Amino acid sequence: MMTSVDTDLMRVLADPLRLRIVTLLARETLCTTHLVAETGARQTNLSNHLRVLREAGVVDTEPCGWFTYYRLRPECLAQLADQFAELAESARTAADNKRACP
Amino acid sequence: MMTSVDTDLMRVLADPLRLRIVTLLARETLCTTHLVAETGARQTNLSNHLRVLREAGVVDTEPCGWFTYYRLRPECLAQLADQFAELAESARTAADNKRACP
DNA sequence: CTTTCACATCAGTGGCCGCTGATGCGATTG
DNA sequence: CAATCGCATCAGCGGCCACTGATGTGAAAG
Repeated sequence: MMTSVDTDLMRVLADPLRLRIVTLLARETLCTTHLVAETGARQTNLSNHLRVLREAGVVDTEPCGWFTYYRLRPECLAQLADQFAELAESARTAADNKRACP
Repeated sequence: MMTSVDTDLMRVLADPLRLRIVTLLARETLCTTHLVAETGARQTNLSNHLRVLREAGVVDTEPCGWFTYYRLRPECLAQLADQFAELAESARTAADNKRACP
């Protein structure tokens, strides 16, 4: 079956800062303060990006006193990985499958 | 090892029309005329997107008389799939790995 | 209640990028 | 040669989006 890749999810992950956030969260669960320190970006900027990631289902939030922890959702990335793997596998057999010139 | 995902490649693939092209090329090798017919986009538009895909190493070109065939490069997508799979796997162990509140 | 903190939301702005029409280039045909 | 075809390139324009500062919200502490 050919489940094409989700464009919206790709657009979400195609941003440098968002991908940076995702990479950081892949190592450990962090709160915004940590991300500000790690990336050097402004708090407002990060908050906006985290909102995008949250709405796209890439991250989950967990309030903890004053802080809010952000946790990465592995299923989301795993699904994307599977779709690209499937696409790559399909491409291997498509190489010799030329459609005739019109 | 943690090889982070290539942002530039992501940006290239995050465009709806380009992803459409990639999906089509994953099934069979096509030339621009075919892609114009399949997508309904203008030739100029497609040519621009194909240029981006070519420069990003996503596709290869093969001249054939008047036509130019576009072939998908599986390694490119496979590498992306691996990186996301690695990220997802790392995220699974990172869920319980909270950094302390500052 | 007031203060202080982390974080979210909002409107404004600047820059990037996708789309377009016009045009150029190389290959093929007669 | 000239005509025709597929495709690439270019400048211009318009819309989207990332970033910002100001401000709002809710929780914890005194």
